[in-house]
Amino acid sequence: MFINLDFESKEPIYVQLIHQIIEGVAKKKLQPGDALPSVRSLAADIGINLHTVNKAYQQLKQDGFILIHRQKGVVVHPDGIPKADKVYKSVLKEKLHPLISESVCRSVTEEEFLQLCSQLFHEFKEETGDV
Amino acid sequence: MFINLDFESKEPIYVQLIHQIIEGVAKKKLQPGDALPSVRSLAADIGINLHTVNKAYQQLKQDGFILIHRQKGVVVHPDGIPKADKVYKSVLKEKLHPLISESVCRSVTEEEFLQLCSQLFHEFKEETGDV
Amino acid sequence: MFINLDFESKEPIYVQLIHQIIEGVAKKKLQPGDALPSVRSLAADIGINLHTVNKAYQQLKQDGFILIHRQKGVVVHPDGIPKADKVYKSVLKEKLHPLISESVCRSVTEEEFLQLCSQLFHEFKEETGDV
Amino acid sequence: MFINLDFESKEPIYVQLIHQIIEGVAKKKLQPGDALPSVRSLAADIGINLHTVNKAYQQLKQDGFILIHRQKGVVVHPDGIPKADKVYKSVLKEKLHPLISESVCRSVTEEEFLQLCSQLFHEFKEETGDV
DNA sequence: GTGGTCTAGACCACG
DNA sequence: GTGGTCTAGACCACG
Repeated sequence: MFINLDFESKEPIYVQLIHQIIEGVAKKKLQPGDALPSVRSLAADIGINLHTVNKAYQQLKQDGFILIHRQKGVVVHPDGIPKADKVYKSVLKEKLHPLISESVCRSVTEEEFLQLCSQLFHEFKEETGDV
Repeated sequence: MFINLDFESKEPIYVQLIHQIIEGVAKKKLQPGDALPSVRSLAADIGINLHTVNKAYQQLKQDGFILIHRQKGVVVHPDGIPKADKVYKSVLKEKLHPLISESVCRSVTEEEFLQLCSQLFHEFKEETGDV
Repeated sequence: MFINLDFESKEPIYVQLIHQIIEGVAKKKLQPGDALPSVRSLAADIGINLHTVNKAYQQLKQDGFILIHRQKGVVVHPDGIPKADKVYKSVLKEKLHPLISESVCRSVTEEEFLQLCSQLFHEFKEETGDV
Repeated sequence: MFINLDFESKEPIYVQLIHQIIEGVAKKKLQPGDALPSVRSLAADIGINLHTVNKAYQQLKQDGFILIHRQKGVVVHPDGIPKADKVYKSVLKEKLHPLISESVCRSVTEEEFLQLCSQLFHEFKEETGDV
């Protein structure tokens, strides 16, 4: 796997794991239906606790990113990731709010901010070949 | 004050406080040099512990938003908020990354995302009359 | 641990703790990567409140002396302590200034003063075997 | 007066005042027998509390820097400042200890440190013409 | 009155 | 078990 964790970060490990896997999906390293390692093997691989992997997987399942079959194991959701709904967009807005608030204080212009976002979007497109 | 906390939220109270004060600065409800309530009075006002307020104030001081002045008490930094530097922008990028990553997965287009950001920027401009 | 606090001193306990740990590093009793006791166990050991230990640890982390690691717990920074930069030297100068100022008033000669410093340096070298 | 205070500093104002006056003596801007402003006038001059000036003066008197006559007012001690005794030197050593300790950690060499001290000494000599 | 420091005690998220 | 957060309450130095 391509998982890269920072054990010194304030961000909990399970959250980092979730982010990394979502990033894998965004970059199409992980496609719908693709298998993910079992809780046990991923934990062993990265050298973290079973609970931690499990917590990340449960959250990803909850959010519609993965399916956990008793037997087939863990797979990226075969139907694709659920499209953004109103709830997602409102949560997204809530998360963006403090970032934009502080940026305004620090004299980051709207143009700069949008360009930064745009740049991040393009990084995904490049990796997926969707340019 | 205009502080509005959500005690049910997972976001720690001191973090919410920080966000609210930064928002106040962004919306120019708080201007450079303006006085902020003392640790004690704000704590009493909101009905939280003074240590919690103190933690928020210490962080804001660290980040250059406020000064804790021997005589004047706590004030919004009279020289204005430090402009975004490389460190800030790189942290900002790190925070935006997972948001954009998940948005890509959920088929939020770049245009939609930028528009959402733009809309948030305009909310600040409207409130400050900087339109 | 080798921590030795003076509860009668005007110096806050958390500051004393910081000094003691830095001294431990200077004397190489604590080496990069070495584990430090947890907040709780150190507090219990010394017989002080865990918040006091925590305050010291947070400061030491801030200053690059220690890492608070998700898995390993608290350790002396494995990459070694950050070398003195301009900021450190200017702060050091500010701290030395009043000491030298008063010494000048009290007719301590430059030679005496330097010798005193030199002696203190040698105490560290002796303990570390770096003579 | 040449007093220069930093109200944002963590250093209490009365301590800053003490340092400034001692510095004045070290630089011979203030000579034995010279008059100092009254508590009241100095406080008014700098714009600080009477108590604060008084506290600084009491400490300076205690340390042998000044005399406080009921009628003649405040003067730099006419007999000159008491020479450093064992107590002073031991306190000085205690204050230098953590500075050197941290410097050792941060790879400041003995030579660099001594040179910094030397430089500070020379700043006093230059100002007094004692070069 | 104000911030700084310290304590005792509690709950929770994380691993 | 560990650090993070929060509370209630207390004393002190400072101004």
